Amino acid sequence: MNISDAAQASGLPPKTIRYYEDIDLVKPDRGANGYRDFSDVDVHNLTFLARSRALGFSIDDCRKLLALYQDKSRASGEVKKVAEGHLAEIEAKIADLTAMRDALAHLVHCCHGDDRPECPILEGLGTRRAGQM
Amino acid sequence: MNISDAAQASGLPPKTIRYYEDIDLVKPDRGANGYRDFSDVDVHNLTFLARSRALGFSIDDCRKLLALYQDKSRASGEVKKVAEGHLAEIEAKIADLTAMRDALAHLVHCCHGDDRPECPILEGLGTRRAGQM
DNA sequence: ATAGGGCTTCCAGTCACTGGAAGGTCAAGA
DNA sequence: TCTTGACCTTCCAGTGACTGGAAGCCCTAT
Repeated sequence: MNISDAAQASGLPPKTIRYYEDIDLVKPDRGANGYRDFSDVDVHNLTFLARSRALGFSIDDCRKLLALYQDKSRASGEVKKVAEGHLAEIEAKIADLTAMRDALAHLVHCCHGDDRPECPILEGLGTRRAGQM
Repeated sequence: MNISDAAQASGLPPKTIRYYEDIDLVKPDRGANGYRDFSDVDVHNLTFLARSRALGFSIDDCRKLLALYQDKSRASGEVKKVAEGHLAEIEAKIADLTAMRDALAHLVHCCHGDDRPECPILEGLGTRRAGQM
């Protein structure tokens, strides 16, 4: 299977697949013409990677997860540890963004947004307060 | 004022302040010895930048906001437009992360996480389903 | 005089791609 | 058979917003 078919099947762009080969996440065969030749297993692994990335796992985590995926004698506790760590990061990011959103929404709410120069948003940015930041 | 004092006062690391000068966000004077010499206005602008960044505005947005901040005849509508655009981005990011969290939390919840190899997390990543992704 | 800390510049690295250039390969149609 | 256009290849550079580190100048205190 050529790269564009593998891309189609996995949902990853060809560029990304080449990059993943570059960093040794996948190792497709090569045809006599030098073209990459993806097996079903390769495509399956790419799909696994696509989904892991879609859940926000770092490439490093993906590497670990893929190794665990291929190790039929893994301990599921290992997997859960990686996933829980990532889950905590996501929760933290959501908390950060929510605080940002609240502060910003407050500023936006206070600004009438017309042709006059008075602007609580700029005042808030220039003089503290307006939430905790 | 030397750079480390400006850093102290603004809350930005010296490296970041140099970077901001590099990309023309601030233009501190120079002393005879070549050292940067930050005026109160410079420090004030750096503080403005630190707060804008803390609210997640991109450097590009910060540049616009800083220009509006310095333009005493701006229309507050301009500012509000930038802020609302950014607010929408934050909301979108929160929505993405929340969907990720829910899908991942579901997988984590299903995994007993012990020494056995059976792992719903890996199965979920390998075979679709498990939320929508 | 020297030791230390702070200042300067410049280069490289981060993360995970992404765009683009230059060139080889393949299948279909004239 | 030739050509066209869509593939494929590699390699290099750029993204955003810093950050680390090296090499070297400057200032103050002892």
